[in-house]
Amino acid sequence: MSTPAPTAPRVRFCPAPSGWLHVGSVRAALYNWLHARHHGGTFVFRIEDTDATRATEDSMRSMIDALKWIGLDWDEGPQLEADGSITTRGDYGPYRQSERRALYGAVARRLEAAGHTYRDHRTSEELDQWRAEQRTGSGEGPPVVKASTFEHPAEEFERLAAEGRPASLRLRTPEDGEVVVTDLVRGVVRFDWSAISDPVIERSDASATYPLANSVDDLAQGIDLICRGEDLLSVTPRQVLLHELLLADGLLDDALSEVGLPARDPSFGPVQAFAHLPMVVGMDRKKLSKRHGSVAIQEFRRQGFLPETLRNYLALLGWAPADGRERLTDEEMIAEFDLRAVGRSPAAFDVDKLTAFNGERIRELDPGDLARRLVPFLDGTELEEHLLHPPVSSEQLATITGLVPLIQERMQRLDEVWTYAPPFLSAQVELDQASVDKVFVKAGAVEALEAAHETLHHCPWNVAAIEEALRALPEELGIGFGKVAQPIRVAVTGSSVSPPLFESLELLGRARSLERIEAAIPVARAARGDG
RNA sequence: GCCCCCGUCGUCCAGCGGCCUAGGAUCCCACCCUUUCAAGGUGGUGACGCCGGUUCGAAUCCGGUCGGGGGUACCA
Repeated sequence: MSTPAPTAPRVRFCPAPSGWLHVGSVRAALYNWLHARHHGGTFVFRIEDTDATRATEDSMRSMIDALKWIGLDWDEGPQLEADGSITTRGDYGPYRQSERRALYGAVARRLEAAGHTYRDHRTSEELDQWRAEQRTGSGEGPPVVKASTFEHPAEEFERLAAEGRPASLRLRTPEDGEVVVTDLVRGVVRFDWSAISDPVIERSDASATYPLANSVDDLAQGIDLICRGEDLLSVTPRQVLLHELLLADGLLDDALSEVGLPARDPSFGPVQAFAHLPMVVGMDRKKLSKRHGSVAIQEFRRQGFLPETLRNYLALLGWAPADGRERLTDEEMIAEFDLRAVGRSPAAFDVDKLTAFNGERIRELDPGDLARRLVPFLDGTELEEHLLHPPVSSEQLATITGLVPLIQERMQRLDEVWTYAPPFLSAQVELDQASVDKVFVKAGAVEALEAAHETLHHCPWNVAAIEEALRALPEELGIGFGKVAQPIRVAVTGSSVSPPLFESLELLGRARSLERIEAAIPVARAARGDG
């Protein structure tokens, strides 16, 4: 990566490490990446594992691996090395929130000392009950937490504290007035403070919550454009407030130096802009979830979708270049991407369209490249079921390479190699019963197999010669070519659906072809009923 | 309930007051090609949620209405 220009944007992608990278998150990551690359900026990858109990090392590794697979390279953040170890790149780390707890604490203490917060001794049960009352109407109004009504009176506070009851820390938000959020995709959005609750910024166990940790890190790491899903739009006002507080009087800078974390670069300013992306929804218009099928990027990988297809398709979920083209290379997307051109309405994830895109991209692949990409789907790397064992022999690779021209234009996903490859990679064919019942019972099937066995015995073994030999058969037998080709197809590939016949025979080799045709003759007789 | 967002073919996008009898992609259908399946080619079905207003003229601007979504956590 070249050195970023002074005005180059710093953007970030900061998922919670669940282990599964949701396609909606990937879309957000992609837009950040495109924006960074378009402007020659910096793309930061941060892991938001404030809830450290749920964030295992494995889930983190899985996230990093998935992001790497999808092809979005990041400039700062954790890196997964070839040997499996996790290292870090970037000057403003750590990039895992679990390693920045001291910072959040230092910030919280300063916020508290400055009077921007108050303690809440209520238990979650009490809060739930209060909210339920507010909602059902027996309370005073909507369930909005404000210091004016929520802060414990001095006496009560002392009593609860004396009881040793733990307390969370809430941020005071203005009682009224308006906050204006300027958003690159939504324009100006106005909120009334009176409808916004005072958020808990520190749990009663003193750990930081998302609003605090996220705001602190965005500023500490010089993020100047926050681009994320629309589900976080309503949470923006309190973040804007926190940003102001953090920057005022060098509060954040002091905290940073207190805990010995890297100081903010002099060029780091406030967050300049927000961009809230429309949701990615299912075909039923509901937030995309497991109910809709695959949602984890890792699953798409296993199904044989190409990372470049996903990048292209996901980019189109809410955005299109000025001329409306759909098939785009990374270079084209980077050159033309513009957050201001992002649409505002939710986009439904359409697997059919993704699949069509994927088929097209597979067809564009260099055959050798496709062969290499197919190997992990056959040797147990991507799929549990496998035909080959890890050190794939050069002979096996040659077969796969020979197979590619026969199957490339009929695949939409890499895992479909399973519908074509087995007959070519195994010694035996398994005859598909439905195909046998459909094809072998037809008049002339046995004769066609016998004649084919005879003629293929002598002809030179190349596509042209094989075709010439077999093309002579229909006239000889007095039937159509289809009646000749289908039985042979079933005999050698096991199925009535296969790659082109002559090419298949050539790839299979004379010995295996003759062997399979010969073995099929009795089966055909039996199917016909004169076994 | 309250707050916020959104509303063009089934789906993704184009459309920024006249070029729109609304265009492309995907899906679906038909035909062509064809040794199966594909691929490819050609053609077709299919949408401006609704009501008012502004205007000579509205998918495009405004208001309302209806519908959908998100949030309303000591999750992120």
